[in-house]
Amino acid sequence: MLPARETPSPSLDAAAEWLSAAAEEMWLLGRSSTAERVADVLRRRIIEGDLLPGTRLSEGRYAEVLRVSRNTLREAFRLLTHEGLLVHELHRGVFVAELDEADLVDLYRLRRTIECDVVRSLTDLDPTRLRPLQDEVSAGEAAAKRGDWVAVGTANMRFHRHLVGLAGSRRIDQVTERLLAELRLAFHGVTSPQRLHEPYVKRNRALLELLVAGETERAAKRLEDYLHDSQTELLDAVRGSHA
Amino acid sequence: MLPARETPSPSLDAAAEWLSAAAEEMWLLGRSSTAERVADVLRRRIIEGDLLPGTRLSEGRYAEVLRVSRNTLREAFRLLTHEGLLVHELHRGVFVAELDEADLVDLYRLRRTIECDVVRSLTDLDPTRLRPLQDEVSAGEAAAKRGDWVAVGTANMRFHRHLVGLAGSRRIDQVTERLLAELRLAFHGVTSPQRLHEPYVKRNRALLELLVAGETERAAKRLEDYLHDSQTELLDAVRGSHA
DNA sequence: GCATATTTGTCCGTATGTATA
DNA sequence: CTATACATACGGACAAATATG
Repeated sequence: MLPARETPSPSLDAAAEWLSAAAEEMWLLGRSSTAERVADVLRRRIIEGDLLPGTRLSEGRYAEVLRVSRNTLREAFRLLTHEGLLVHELHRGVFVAELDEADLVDLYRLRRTIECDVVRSLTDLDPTRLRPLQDEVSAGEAAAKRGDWVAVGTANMRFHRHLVGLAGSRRIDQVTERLLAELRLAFHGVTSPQRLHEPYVKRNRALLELLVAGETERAAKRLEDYLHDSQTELLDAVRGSHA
Repeated sequence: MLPARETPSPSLDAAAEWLSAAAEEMWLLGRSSTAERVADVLRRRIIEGDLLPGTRLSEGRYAEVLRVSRNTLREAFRLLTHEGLLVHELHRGVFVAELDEADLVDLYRLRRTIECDVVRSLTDLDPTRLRPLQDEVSAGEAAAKRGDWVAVGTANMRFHRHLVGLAGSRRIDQVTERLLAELRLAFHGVTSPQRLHEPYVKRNRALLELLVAGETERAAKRLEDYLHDSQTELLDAVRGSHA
């Protein structure tokens, strides 16, 4: 994990806009604790790229804009830190996490392990349960047709989330959720989302057809290659955007 | 996850003893934040069985005994809740987690996925790196010889931790750490730790020898059976202790 | 290298809402 | 149903560490 040295933060002022909106949204929704709701708001904004990696989140300012006490905000920070979306540096504050190449390799390593194993376990699967996957593949194809590559990326994410969901394991879902959230961190700042996401519209469709046919072993092998390719292309993309 | 209805808590008063000891230990050690240190102390005590599943942890009392503010304690609670060792019920407080049978099945599912995949990946392994595994196997054998079954269980845990550590993946280590901590929760209250742990002294040795011989595929298969057996025996054990 | 301003880390007191005897 | 206990959340305070000039 990179140390997050400086604060780019042109976004801090820009952030104030959606934050005040989010602050109201927060109070309307939700029956959970305030800290959880604050964490939800921040998580979404980080995932959607409103808060870029490396940005520092000042306790004072954010407590003020979100209209919660610093203590409550700190609890939310802890949650997100534990999820890997924020990094906490003692006496310096919290920053949106920046993933280096080693992180990406590590992340894909665990992702391959889990996703491929889930696919291999899908023998005797009720085809009805593939419905959500069908929908996401279609959504991805539609988004690609209109050139909305961010939407393609989102559909792709959701495809994989539903895929591992077929295992019916709470802990696997949780770990995957975290991995995908971290992954989105790496997507922001990539110059060409098209190059990154477009190839996988077709590959998701192919994977899905293997699952429909019940060819779990071939699907698993295919998925392994898929994820290897995805990793190398993402590494290329982030290398490109740094240069 | 079971809802943790009542508070057995004969341990709350008994807890006060080691807690005050832990409070001092806490201030001596550590350069991290207070919340982290509090979490460390509580985590260890939960894992070592001083705080049994279902026990309620009162904010007021624990803040007093550990001599930290309730805010700091709450931050520690959030961390442990996120790790699955505590469960948080809104407006009721936090309790040491109780795992039901579905949790154990779920837990072993992910555990098999990760450990077997790590073993399969250990081709071209420098045999030197198996040294820590050797040590834990020996420690387990020694503990078995003197009938210390808790120590056998501990050595067993450490064996598996070192095993997945060979993958060199931070995220895999983290997930495994969490899984093993949750697993220990289930061990407490089992009537016969011997029946639970003894069989795996030999099986760890056998597994290790396959790894030394570089037979990763056979080792992975063997480990899969191993973990299946471990799961069923643990389920039997907890069923036995509930009846 | 030093002095100052800012921010984090931690604690306390308190008010409100929720659950339980 | 009332009363009590407790969790939740807030705001203010101060020390300690860090960043800034």
